[in-house]
Amino acid sequence: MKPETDARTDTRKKILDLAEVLMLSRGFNAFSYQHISGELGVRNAAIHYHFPKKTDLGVALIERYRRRFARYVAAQAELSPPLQLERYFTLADTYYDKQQICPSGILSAELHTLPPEMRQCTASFVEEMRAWAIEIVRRGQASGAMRYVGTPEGMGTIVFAAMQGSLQLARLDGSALDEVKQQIRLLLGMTQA
Amino acid sequence: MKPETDARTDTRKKILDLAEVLMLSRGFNAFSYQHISGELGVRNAAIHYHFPKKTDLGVALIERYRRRFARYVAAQAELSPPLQLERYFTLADTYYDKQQICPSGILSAELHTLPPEMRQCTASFVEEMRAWAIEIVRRGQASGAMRYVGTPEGMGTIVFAAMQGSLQLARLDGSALDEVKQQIRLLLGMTQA
DNA sequence: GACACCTTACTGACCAGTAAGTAGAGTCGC
DNA sequence: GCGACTCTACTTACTGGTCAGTAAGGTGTC
Repeated sequence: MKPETDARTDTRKKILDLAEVLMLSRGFNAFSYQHISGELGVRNAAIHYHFPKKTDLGVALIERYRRRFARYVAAQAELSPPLQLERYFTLADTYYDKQQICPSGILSAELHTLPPEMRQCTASFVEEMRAWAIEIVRRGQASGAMRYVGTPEGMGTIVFAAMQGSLQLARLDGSALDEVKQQIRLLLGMTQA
Repeated sequence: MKPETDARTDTRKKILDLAEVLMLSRGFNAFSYQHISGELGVRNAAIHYHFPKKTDLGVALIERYRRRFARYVAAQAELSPPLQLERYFTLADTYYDKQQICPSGILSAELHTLPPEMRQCTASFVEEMRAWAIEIVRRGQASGAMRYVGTPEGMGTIVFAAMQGSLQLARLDGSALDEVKQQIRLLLGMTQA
């Protein structure tokens, strides 16, 4: 065992986990180090030890998201495009159940108030997610499992944008998310309407 | 002339106008009375005179939006559905040019940090916008100018969600908005692809 | 004794909100 | 046609709370 490494990793990870929940439900600007330290049973300065500036915490949060997302994409690379899309839908349901929105949604909404370092990696993160959505519908079209008008770029982008938007709308009207998911299936020719 | 009424209306309106710009670019939580009073050349307490609590300002902002939206809808009720949709696209372009996002986007993203009174009228506002999007595609389908799979509810909701999402994404990648607009036209059968 | 991982104790900035006072313009009695 | 009153639309001056961030010290482990 490596207790000191474990302790470091442990507290650091707990901070990130709590910050993530807070960011996805309240936004980056609307949570403070107090929210985290209070929940964690440590002092405010303990958070500053691991993440000197709040910007550092924000960047770490996004970078962790990017790594997680890359693993997520790689892990189900061999799945069929329609199945990948359904997994994406399930992920959105998970956010909805926790009354959260997706990271790209909150980050792009708050963009103008974020420190430059965070804007930078947000841009990379969002670009990766959009590229992934495009790739799904491109492969879906190539395999014949999906049929739609327009380009994979157009269709992938609208799927991504609609999912981000509907997750936000679902906070006000729970039916929005299901409605959009079903409509996407129809637009991709994945069901017999 | 009624000078006293003019003065009242004038400052009050200027406050609302500035608050609107600030909310659509930074979010409701990320602007302060200082931002407004500084720009306006008055003291902080002057804003509090017109809007005692920030919540009052927020509610007034949303209610004004609802009235404006109702007029907007009424004013172009006789236009053809495809033309109404194009007007909607133009409106989105206006937001994009100003580096803003749509009110429903910022309000639903920040929802959990908003005072209850604001959540209430946000819900009404978003419901009205969504209903309007549904109505456009419903009438478009009925007139034969739009053809699509699924229900008007599904299609209207996805159009609304996708526009909201793409306006946010467009802050990071300017092509997202145009891509989504074009894809919506295709999905509604409004162009010959 | 060096280092990781905290603590206590603090600073200065900003925030919404309030209380009390004031300038000016309109109104009314006379 | 002039003083007294009133109301609107502010001002100055302040409070208490929250915020990110820092400095210096302590404690346990290798």
